[in-house]
Amino acid sequence: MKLIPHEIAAHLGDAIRAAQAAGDLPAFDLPVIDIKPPKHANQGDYAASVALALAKTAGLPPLEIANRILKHFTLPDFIAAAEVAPPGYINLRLDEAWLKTQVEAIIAEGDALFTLEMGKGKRALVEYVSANPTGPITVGRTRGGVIGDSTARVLEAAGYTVEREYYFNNAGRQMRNLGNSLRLRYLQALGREIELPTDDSFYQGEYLIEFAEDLVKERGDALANEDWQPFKEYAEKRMFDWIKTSLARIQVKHDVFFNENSLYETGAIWNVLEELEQRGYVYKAALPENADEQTRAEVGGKGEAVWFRSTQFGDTADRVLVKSSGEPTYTLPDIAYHKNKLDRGYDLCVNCLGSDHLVQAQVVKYGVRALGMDDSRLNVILNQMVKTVRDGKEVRMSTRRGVFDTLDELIDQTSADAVRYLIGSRSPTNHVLFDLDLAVAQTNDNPVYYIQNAHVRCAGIFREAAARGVSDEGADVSLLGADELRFVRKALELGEVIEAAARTLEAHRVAFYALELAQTFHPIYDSVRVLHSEVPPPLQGARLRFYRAAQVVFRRALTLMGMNAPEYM
RNA sequence: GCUCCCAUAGCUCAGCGGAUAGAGCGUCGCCCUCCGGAGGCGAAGGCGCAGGUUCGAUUCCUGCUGGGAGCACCA
Repeated sequence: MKLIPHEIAAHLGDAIRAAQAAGDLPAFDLPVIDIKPPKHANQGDYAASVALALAKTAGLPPLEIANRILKHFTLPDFIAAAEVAPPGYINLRLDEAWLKTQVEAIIAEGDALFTLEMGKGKRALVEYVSANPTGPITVGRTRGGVIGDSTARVLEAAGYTVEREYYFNNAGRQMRNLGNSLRLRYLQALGREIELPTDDSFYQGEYLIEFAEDLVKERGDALANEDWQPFKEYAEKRMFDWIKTSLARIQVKHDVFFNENSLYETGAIWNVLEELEQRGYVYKAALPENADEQTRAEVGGKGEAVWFRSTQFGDTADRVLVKSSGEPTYTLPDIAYHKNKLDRGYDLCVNCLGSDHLVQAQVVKYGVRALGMDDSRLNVILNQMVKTVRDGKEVRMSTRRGVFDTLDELIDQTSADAVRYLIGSRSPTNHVLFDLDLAVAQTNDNPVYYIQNAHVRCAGIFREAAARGVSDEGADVSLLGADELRFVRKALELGEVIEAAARTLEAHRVAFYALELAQTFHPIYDSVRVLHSEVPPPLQGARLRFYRAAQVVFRRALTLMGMNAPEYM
């Protein structure tokens, strides 16, 4: 289906060139012509402010420019009228006969409605969640998952071939601590008196008690004399199963689980280090070479480390790549990982991170640039924190201390769809205040019901129509009225929303569109009856056809948000 | 102290340099009860402050105020 604003912009561009050729407008380069729905319905369906923008370059009043453009504007078949409005807008009205044909077009596209050309033949990689398997998915992590998955869905709709990736680290101290913690719980489960550490090295989460009991059931006391390693392996497996299961509940999935360790095994990190060294971005020293006295004092002397000269790219400080112990920091494999991503040839890479990873994300970009690669293909969506509030008070989250709000808990108290919508409809740059009390209360504070109910209402009509033997087969959509067309106009905006969401990587736009679509729908549902006794059969068929199209649009919008399109509620 | 994010209606939030700044909830009033009332219609109510750029600023820039996050040889 066509993206109406693009089509209009092309036609207006032609008109401007024609006006220039005829001498009605002076010569100038064609500007970007922005077409958007006006704020008020009586101003038409789409509006162009191009004449206002051209006033200076053309040296004419905007109103005059608009008139001269329209003089050379031939109406395409889908436009019924174009008129000039002060102070210089060009307002366009869609053709009603054409709009009616779009009902059939929408039904024909079905679940692929508004799959765009913009990403055709392009590959995108979206990375999200990427939590190490040390604990269940928290509400905070959920946000990146929702943003990442929604972004992936939007990019798919925009025509991209999308891969979803999860980057994880199953080595390192935290995993060893996890293994040790499980080992202690295991010994407890065997009935031994165990003194539990009180410091951060011990994971207090109750799930480890459960894991330990299961382990006793499976293996008895066979592991009683083992060190942390088998426990770490067991905990990791259980944790990943749990994480995947939790995410699957809100329809968040991954295609690839990328193990950081593979970058060590293939030697990729050392190749990167060597490359950086050859390019002169690396030095060995006890202290960063270009830091002020205060920083140098803070860093202290722990022996010779390998530094990345990231200040050359505008960083506030150079970063350690290899510790004085000879062990790489997280930064080195992270740079290697993103080099790996770019080497895989994606046209677009998107990384969804919490805002606490801002500095790290920047350093990675500097690293990629230092390798001589184009970092513009790396896009980072930083999301602000989710603050969970209960009883009007903030609930603190800390995986290691065992105090946390898990995604599971949140879903159990609300619903998967509510979690998807409430988190997915927020702009990532804003904090989310997730009120657990409000989410528990199933009132219509929650727009998810309002949107899904539109789909349910459509489904309800078809159930009733089937029972009464009414069909939309061979319906004459030309019988549809102004109310129905108001909805069709709104439905056709979906393509523009997908385009904008994909271009700006702002998937939450879909959520607001879906709400607007529902707001357009419900009043129409109220007045446009199908099976009412006073509705003549031909009109019944046409209206039924209309609701079939409406259902397609709602299902498409809901699916784009990773939500269910229920038949009943 | 430095870096980044945010500030829009009583509350939670949209708003891609353009016309009269939107929605949900809450409040107040009204309607509908033969396809599911988690419904429909209407009202009151707002761009933190001060400059600047622009024909035009909620949007871009600077400063201020007030929130939040990050500033490891952790990951």
